[in-house]
Amino acid sequence: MTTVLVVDDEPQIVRALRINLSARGYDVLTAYDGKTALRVAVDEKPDVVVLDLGLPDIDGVEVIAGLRGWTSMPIIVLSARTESVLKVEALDAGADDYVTKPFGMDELLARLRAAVRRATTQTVEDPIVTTATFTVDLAVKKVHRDGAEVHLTPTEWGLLEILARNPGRLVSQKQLLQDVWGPTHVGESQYLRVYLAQLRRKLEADPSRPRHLITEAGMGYRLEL
Amino acid sequence: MTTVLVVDDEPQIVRALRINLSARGYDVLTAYDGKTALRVAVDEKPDVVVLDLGLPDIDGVEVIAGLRGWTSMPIIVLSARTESVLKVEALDAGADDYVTKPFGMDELLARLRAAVRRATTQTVEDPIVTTATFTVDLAVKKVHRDGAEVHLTPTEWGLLEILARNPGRLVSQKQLLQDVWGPTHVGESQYLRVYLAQLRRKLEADPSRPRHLITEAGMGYRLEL
DNA sequence: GGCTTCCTTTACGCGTTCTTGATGCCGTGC
DNA sequence: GCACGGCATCAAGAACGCGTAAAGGAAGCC
Repeated sequence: MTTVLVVDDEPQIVRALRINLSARGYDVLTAYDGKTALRVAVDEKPDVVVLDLGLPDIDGVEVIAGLRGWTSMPIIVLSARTESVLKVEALDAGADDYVTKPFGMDELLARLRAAVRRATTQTVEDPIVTTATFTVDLAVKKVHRDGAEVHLTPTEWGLLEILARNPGRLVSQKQLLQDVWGPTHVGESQYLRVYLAQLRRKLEADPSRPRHLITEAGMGYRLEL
Repeated sequence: MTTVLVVDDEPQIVRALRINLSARGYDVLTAYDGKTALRVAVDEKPDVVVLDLGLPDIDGVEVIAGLRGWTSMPIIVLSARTESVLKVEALDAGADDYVTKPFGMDELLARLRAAVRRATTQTVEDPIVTTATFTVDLAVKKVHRDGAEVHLTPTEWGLLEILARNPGRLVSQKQLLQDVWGPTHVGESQYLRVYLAQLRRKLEADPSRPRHLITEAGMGYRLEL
């Protein structure tokens, strides 16, 4: 059975979700603030979290960070229409999907099913990402170029791993900084420039004209295959 | 069968809509004031609401707020030409579209169909939005036109993303400004003109006669598919 | 202790992007 | 017909973000 943790401070929303989810065979846990949510998540290990961003005690984004510190369980964010900046932050922080309040129950259920499906099938994924110039083996944490292994420092690997786990996708500076250097270093985009330059020097055929480690000015970076 | 709730205090308009909608196979509910409308909406859960802004008892915008508190059903606003401030407020409050009185029945029916279609297909959530001229991939943050990738600046992408996440739907200037430039820049509609012009130059076949990035004077913008 | 490796930090040049003001157009209302 | 508000377009300076190099410093290893 699938267990869902619902985190929201509005009782009527929690009630509505509990009724609908129970009726569809989910186990439902609830929490009305961030601290409780984090504790329940640790104790009960739900399969998926539905999280309202506007909590009374902790910022919703921090709750996501707190969860992402030890788990990759899917997180679906609920947010009001006007908080779109927050939504971006939430996704950067590691949320899987978001639903704008007010939401249709059908939509939420569909996204819930999709999130659970993704989480359960993800393990099968191919752990080797290949480009025309180099290959990244995510399972063994090794990079090869022209048959030879390329030595990367821990930080270099951390960056490349995130990009390789999102092949073709634009990854925001914030997410990269947060995942590699931690939440306190968000804003130090200079780090990214230095390390991307190093990665290019090691991996690109022509580092000054990168074909795979692409910069999207003002937004982030992308691993183009 | 699709159920439509018609809210208007002018009997002849209600009658005309009832006849036309019934003839096309819709179930029609009616209300002549805001309180009744809210009660009927709760009891009958229509699939879409057609709402006149000038009601005898409650302000139309408050009716929208009352609905949006618990449902995301589409709301199409009817309003007289002179109430343009109200119309913008209505969109910001969560209306999906508007039709100016006096209106053609064909136009209303078309918008009704579009609203219902959006509401029912929304759950599938295709991350790629396609028009006749270009495609927007929301997952990887890329735009293609005639097979080639089009480079967008962060601000251009921010605008296009919001429009693409509300395909076919009118997005108010206020919402665009708030989401892209932040709450302090609401009112700087000049930014919108400059950047919409840039987007059109990059994406429209004939930028001076846009087919997809549509201006709704005084209201906002719409991405027409 | 001395060495290497890696991380952090500063500085600078350069291209891109944003902002801002000016101008002309079009539709609406008077 | 005219004034007005909202819109489209253009242009130019300012501000910003990026890449690169290089030096100082911390941590680990022999």
